[in-house]
Amino acid sequence: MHVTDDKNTEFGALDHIGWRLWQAAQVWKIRFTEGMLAEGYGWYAEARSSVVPYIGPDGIRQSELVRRMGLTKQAVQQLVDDLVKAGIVERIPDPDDRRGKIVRFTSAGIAAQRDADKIKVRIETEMRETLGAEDFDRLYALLRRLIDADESNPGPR
Amino acid sequence: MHVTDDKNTEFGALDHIGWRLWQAAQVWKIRFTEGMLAEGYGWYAEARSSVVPYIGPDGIRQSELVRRMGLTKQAVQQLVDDLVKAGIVERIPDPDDRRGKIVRFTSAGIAAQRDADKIKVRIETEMRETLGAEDFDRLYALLRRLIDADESNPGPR
DNA sequence: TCAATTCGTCAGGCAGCTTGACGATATTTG
DNA sequence: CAAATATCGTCAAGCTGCCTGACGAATTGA
Repeated sequence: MHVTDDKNTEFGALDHIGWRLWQAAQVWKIRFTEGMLAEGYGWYAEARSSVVPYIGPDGIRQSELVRRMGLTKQAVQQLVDDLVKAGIVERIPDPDDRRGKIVRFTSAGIAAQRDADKIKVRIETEMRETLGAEDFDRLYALLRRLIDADESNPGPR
Repeated sequence: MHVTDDKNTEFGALDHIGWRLWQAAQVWKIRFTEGMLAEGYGWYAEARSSVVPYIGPDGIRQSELVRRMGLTKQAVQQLVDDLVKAGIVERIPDPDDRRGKIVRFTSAGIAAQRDADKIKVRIETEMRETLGAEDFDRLYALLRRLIDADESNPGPR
């Protein structure tokens, strides 16, 4: 599928830039999940973990989560419900808007987040060794350019 | 999260190699889906489309699909069922093994595949223009290296 | 030859989203 | 200021995409 390939006419070839991007993303994801599992964070393999990266140190309004994650408010509701049950986050009233709730980490959640960050750094270090520092930085920058060049991306729902 | 960043200590930072890989893969996927939609292949947005890339011009054994896709045979069964209903593929008996079925494209499926390939080439061309030919080839090669360096990846179920 | 394995199929279940409807609060408008 | 409208979170129900379990038919191995 690669336009510079000889086999450009090959039927439904399973190698092209999209496939490689997807596979590389999978490699990262699998390693991260394994890492979290090894640290005893089994829940991180499940859907509710998708909320976690969006919660900063000061917490986040639930409606803001909805906007950034691109899910319905009901889906976010359920994900946050699960995290609350698991003791990772808690909902507190928004002092500025009595309709709203702020979702923020519990102390257990903060600990999990720190461990997650360590694993991310470890994976990045491994990949940096695999490619060499120079090539890793190239890859990192090229991905950014590809993402930024996309018009449809930057606007959350 | 990028280990060379100044803000390496930032809490749960939402930018690291895994995030960029995922985002870039998303950019590709969204463009491809939009492209197929514009060509009238709405069904390609659904799960059953995940089977399609694995079906070559000669068809493929259903059990082989199971191995390569990493899903259960029941899941593959359902996906193929949907494609059969949609008239994209058909199941014919495997002449070499009377237990088996070969999944192959109908003429409608072949047409869809050709159109899909055109869109893939178009997206790749766009990305090549975005990055410049040289950098695109670098990215393409770097992704390959990252994927191949992964041990857990190459073995299908 | 007959036990174990593989292949496709039918049935049922669960997770992760969806749409719909609703009370409580905020915001906009006449 | 009052009333209409929009937003926020919640409850309920449904759909899709995968899963596990069980089975008959065909193949393979001892």
